[in-house]
Order: sequence, then structure tokens, then C-alpha cells
Amino acid sequence: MNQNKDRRTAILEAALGLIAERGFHGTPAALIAERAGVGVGTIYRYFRDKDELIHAVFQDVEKRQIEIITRNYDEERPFRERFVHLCRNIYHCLMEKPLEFRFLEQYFDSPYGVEQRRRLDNLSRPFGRLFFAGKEQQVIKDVPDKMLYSLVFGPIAFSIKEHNAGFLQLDAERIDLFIGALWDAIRR
Amino acid sequence: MNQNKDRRTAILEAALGLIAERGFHGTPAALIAERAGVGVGTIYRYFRDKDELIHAVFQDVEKRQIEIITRNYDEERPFRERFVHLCRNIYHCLMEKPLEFRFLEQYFDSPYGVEQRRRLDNLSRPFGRLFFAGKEQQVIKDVPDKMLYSLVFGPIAFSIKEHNAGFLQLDAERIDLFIGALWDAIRR
DNA sequence: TTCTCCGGAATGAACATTCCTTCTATGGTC
DNA sequence: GACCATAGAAGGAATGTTCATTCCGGAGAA
Repeated sequence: MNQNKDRRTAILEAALGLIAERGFHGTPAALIAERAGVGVGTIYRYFRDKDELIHAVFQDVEKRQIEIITRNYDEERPFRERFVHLCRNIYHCLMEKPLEFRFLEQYFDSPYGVEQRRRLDNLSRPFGRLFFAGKEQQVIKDVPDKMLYSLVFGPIAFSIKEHNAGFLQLDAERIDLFIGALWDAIRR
Repeated sequence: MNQNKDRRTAILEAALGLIAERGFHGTPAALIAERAGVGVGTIYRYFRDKDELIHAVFQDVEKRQIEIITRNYDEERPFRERFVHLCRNIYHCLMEKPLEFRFLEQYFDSPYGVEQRRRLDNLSRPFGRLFFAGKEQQVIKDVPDKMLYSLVFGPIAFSIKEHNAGFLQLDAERIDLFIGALWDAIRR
């Protein structure tokens, strides 16, 4: 029973790492099994097929990330502070876990991305509340939420890609500078 | 000779469309050949292999896009005006050609994306000059170029994805609203 | 012994790529 | 103008490879 959990986890982690490094199509089941220290057949004891495995990896990653993003988040603080807090957490968790970031990147631009809607819904819930109140109190631009998301998530994702590719060095100071610019984009 | 060009073009267009619709891995060579009205073997008369074909499609798309983005662009106009002009053109060409947008999207988040560097270098040249002068004259934030690119291209790409997915209706008015927010993000 | 869970060889499907046959266009000959 | 020879292009069946997935013999627990 505990053994079950370990094997399942090992498979999930192996899949995450390999897919991040080599893409969906560069990671045959045999390779996942090898890295997980498990027989090929075993994968199919825990997951119906490769698709189910990949969705499971996604859900796993998503769960962890949401947990980190809303850590220490206090809905009572002022808008700008809350905004900065959420953004910092996002940077933190995406940059600490480059594998997870690369996995998500691949996941969303692929047939699996049908689930994208879900992810945004889940990940952006705290932002949604922030935006709603901010618009009401005329602190944030009165434009559709999706536009605000684009203004925030777009640059964050883009800059982390540049960072991971080695084109842009992101340290705490620069991240804060950047978050300041994001705030300028959405504030009234 | 003319016939050659037609066949090559037909193959490129078929590949572009199919890859945009079904992804790299949903488009076997046989399918490309079929849509192009050509025998499978013929593809290999024009392109060494599938990779070369895909890179060729990319270069083709890139060339067209750069042409559109810098259309009617006047380096003598004021910063904000030039910025708005370039952004509008980007929206224009990416939204007019959803197939090309979807192709590019796939291309960059894939092993082929090694070429990403080139694309940014090419596509962003007019922006690079704009940013340089803007920083010098203290109109634009004095942060690394890559940060400015992230602040501009990130949201544009993100919002077009949302648009194509049907979550965000982008008309001319909203696009201008959006570009205004982008300007807020990068201006001093 | 029996019941579960594993491993990994075996299977079959999907493809990229090759290779040989068939077609087409060109131009030389009568 | 009719005919044919030849080279280069096109087509698509055949090949070989790379997987996902299955299946069955075996190890270990109960």
C-alpha cells in the first residue's frame, strides 16, 4: 500500500522530469519506466494509458503550485501589496521548479491544453477576487478580467522562459522591478 | 520551373495548415502529401526530411510577418505613436492569420524552438531601436530590453491565445485599450 | 497453495523515409 | 509534323524503426 504510493510517485516524477527535458514525443514509456526504476508494464497498472499519466502529472503539479502561490496570502492587505505578494509567489514557485514550469509550458501548447481553461480557473482564483475588488474601488483598470490576466500572466511566463533560456537574469530585485511594471499596466 | 514553385508552395501551405490544426505529431507526411495533392515521395524531393520542411514553413511565415509588422512604419514619429503602430500591426497580422499564429505557437514550444532566439532577434528589431532611443530620452523605463520585450510580447501572445480560444473578444477598440496598458507598463 | 503485483519480452500500429516504376517534357531525327 | 529517345520529376508501395500497449510467467506475501 505504501509501496503502491511510492511506485506511483516515482512514475509521476520520472514522467515530469523526462517530459520537461525532452518533450512528450521524446519520452517513450520505456524511458519513464527505466528512470522510475520500474518495469514498463507497471506503468499500466497505475495509469490506463500515457494520456492518463500525463494528465495525472499535470494535476499533481497544479496542486502543488496553487498551494505555493497562495501561501501566506492575506486578503486583508491593500491591493498593491496583495498583488505583489501573489506575483512574487508565482515567480518563486515557477523558478524554483524549472522542471514543472517546462512541463506546464509543453502541456498547454498541445492537444492536452484543452484543460487550459481549468488551469486558469484554478490558478487565477485569488487574482480574480483581487481584480474584482480593485475594479470596484477604481484602483484597477476597468477592463475584462481576461485582459488583466493577459497583462499579468503573459509577461511573467514570457520572462521566465527568457530566464530559463539564459537570456535574462532574474534576481529578487529585478523581479520586483518587473512586478512594478505589471502593476503599472493594470492600475488605473 | 513554375510547376516546381507551385508544388513546393502547396507542400508548405498544406504543412502549415495541418500543423496548426493538429500539431506536429498529428500530421504524418502522408497527410501533408494528400492535402498538397502530391505524392508522399515528392515531399522528399523538395525537403531533405520533415524537420527541414518544418523549418522552411517557419521561415516562410516569419518572412511574411516581418513584412506586415513594419508596414507603414515611420521611425520619425513620436515614441508612443510608433509603439502603438507596431503593436497594432502585430495584432493585425497574428489575428488575420490564425493558422500562422497557431503554427508559431507550436514551433516555439518544441524542440524546434532552439530557433526562438533568431525569431526574437528578427521580429523585435524595430522594437529594439524604439526601446533604445526611448530609454535614452527617459521616456521608457530603464530596464533590460528583454524585460521590455516580455512586457510587450507576453501579453500580446497571451491575449491572442485567449481570443482564439474564444475567451476574450478582441476588436479594434479593445486592442487599443490593451496597447494603452502595455504602454503604461513600459513607460517611465 | 493461492492471490497479487511485477517485469519485460512480444505484438501490432503508426510513421518517416527509400526506391523503383511510371509519367512528362524536351529536343533531336526523319 | 510525326516519332522516338532521354533525362528529370512524381508517385506510392515497400521497408525498417520506433513506440504504446498487452500478456504471461514468476516472485513474494498471506
